[in-house]
Amino acid sequence: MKQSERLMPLKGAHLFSRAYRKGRSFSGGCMVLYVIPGRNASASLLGITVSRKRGNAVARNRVKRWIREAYRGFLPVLKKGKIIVIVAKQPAVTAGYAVLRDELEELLGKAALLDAQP
RNA sequence: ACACCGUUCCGAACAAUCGCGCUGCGAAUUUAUUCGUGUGAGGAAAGUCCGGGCUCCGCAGAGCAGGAUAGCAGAUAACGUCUGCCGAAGGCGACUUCAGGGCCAGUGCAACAGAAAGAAACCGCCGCGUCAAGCGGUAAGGAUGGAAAGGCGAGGCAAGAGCUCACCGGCAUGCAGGAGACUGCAUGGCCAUGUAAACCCUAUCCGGAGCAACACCCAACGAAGCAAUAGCUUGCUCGGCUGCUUCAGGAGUGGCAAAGAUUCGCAUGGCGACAUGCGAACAAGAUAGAUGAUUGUUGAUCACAGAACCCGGCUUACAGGAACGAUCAAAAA
RNA sequence: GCGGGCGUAGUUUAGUGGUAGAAUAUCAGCUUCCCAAGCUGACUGUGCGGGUCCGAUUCCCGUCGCCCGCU
Repeated sequence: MKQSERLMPLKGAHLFSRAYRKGRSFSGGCMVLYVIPGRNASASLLGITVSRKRGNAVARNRVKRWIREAYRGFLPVLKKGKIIVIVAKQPAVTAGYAVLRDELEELLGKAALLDAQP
């Protein structure tokens, strides 16, 4: 598998805070999307934030898995070289996978991160 | 049967496709990755309430202070845990619950009410006196209170009172039983309340910090302040140690993942917790943090909930289900 | 993950085991031509669940929530 098709996690608190400060944001009902240009042009990095106020450890992990799974589905058509941070909002805990996937598609479209189908 | 009590266990299952963490083995090559195979959260992983292992500071040596525990005996690495027994309370019962040592070592507190709260005369009763007042005796009765001078009955007395006696309760002494808590019996003077989850006393235990501990490697090898009248070592004192503190810089590896107070089975010892012996089994080890998506079938719309150095407990949360043992009542015998 | 601290009126806070107090806010009245200020009065309570005690904000235990520090 090529590097561009793997899910690259975002590391480092400074990158998160830069995304919050300088990134362009797109908000939906269940999540908020932040985007800034990244250093690595061959892949995009994904960071997911779920606050402790959203629920216990099990609920937070479930939301992160749903978002990661939905993001993985869009990897082949995603633009490279971006840093993307997704912050989950309270409705995401009870929304379910299908709702989150549809909303992620809408937000990625708004942010112009989707390439045309090859 | 229903119900109730105790102990133990499970806590959605299976298959297919795509995807994720780790790693033993095999293969491939671009020597770092890929492919195949294997494996991948809990009974509470939680709260962090106790106890240990482990690590460092140090040599914790002495005294004081402080903290914890509290029937007895045992189990254990240790414990505030567990087991058995004793006592008290609850239940028809199986059984359950209990911080369950000491206020005749001392000190304190007991608001309001009440005459009086650790020692007592307001009303009443009796005697003297008498127009009345007053003086003395008295805790049986009234009233207050959570608690009122051991309880209750009889004798006794001017009226009364453990003043005397029977029974019950409590205390002390003696004897007997028991490993002990304690139990039983006898005798004694009749015995001044409650509160130690108030201070305290008695007995036992406790050096401090915690894997963000700590070790190694790379980079840096700086700046400022204090400096024996200082700093560290536990709160203090003695004693001990020798630089100390702050700022800047701060990447990675180990610790840390398969093996130990482990789990299961059998045997022996013990009422039991548990111990000993033999045999077998055991790869979660992440580091922004791995278990998800889709489809099908079955019960059913699926509880509480996610490892972060590791164990033993406790406590709290929890849809529902299973096994074994025991109890009461009815019926039958 | 580890170590500490705190929960009292709507808000900010007092409170040796004995009726829980103050400021402010809110409401009503007085004052004023009206408003503000001032004066008077009312209203509102110990995070939750047990235990000890005659009696608990206080003492003890367990929970829930919030805050702080340590790479």
